[in-house]
Amino acid sequence: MRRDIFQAIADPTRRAILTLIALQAMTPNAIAEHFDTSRQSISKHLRILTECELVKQKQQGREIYYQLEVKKMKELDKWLEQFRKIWESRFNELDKVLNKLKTTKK
Amino acid sequence: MRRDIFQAIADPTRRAILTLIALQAMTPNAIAEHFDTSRQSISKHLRILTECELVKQKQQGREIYYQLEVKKMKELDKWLEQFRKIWESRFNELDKVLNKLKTTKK
DNA sequence: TATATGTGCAACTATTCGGTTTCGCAAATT
DNA sequence: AATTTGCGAAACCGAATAGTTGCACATATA
Repeated sequence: MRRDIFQAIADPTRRAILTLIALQAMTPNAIAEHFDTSRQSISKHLRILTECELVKQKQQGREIYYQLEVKKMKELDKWLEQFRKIWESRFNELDKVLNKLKTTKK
Repeated sequence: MRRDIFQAIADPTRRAILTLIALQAMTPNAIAEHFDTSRQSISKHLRILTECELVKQKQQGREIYYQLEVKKMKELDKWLEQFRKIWESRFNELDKVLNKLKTTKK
């Protein structure tokens, strides 16, 4: 059972859950109300998100609040960094071209 | 057949391919040499990456060079932005606490 | 204590996914 | 012209995935 953030965010429902609870923690039932699927399937998604630590639980009586774990999101950001370097350098290339055009105009 | 960047980068082999060709375009055969799998399976991965435009082809005789399409990577960055806002604001919260501690010390 | 509520878990199913094998085709090489 | 090389596409297979249904269990509420 592969369980990493990349596989976790591959599912559109899970991405929507993450967005939903980003600003405030919510219970499974409350989350399920926002979707056209059963509470159990949401529960399954939450388990997957919990397993890869994108989300953490906070028990409160018999209710369980799920909240975003931003820390793990940073891993995704970290992976993106290698490509960000590239698109930034390509932007610089464009910058050079523009500068060249400017100086040629003079 | 769902085919978006999130599903595309969910597979570790595809992520490795992206990293591999990030700096220079490569042919399927050259790419396959870096992996413990058949050329055909790499070809399949490349098709998926091409379909969601994370990669583009450049025919050169009978060889096809695959190169990274940075533009699509930015979509991922864009999706991350909503969470980046959160972790930046939480960092600021921590900042406030640290400042408070500092002033209390005095 | 009996019932309702909030939740997770296991079993089952249809679908998707990643890999292999086989094939076809066009461009290079002999 | 015959062969080799580089490649994609289709058929097939086992494993994984997302969903449903049914159940168990603990915490609230009557």
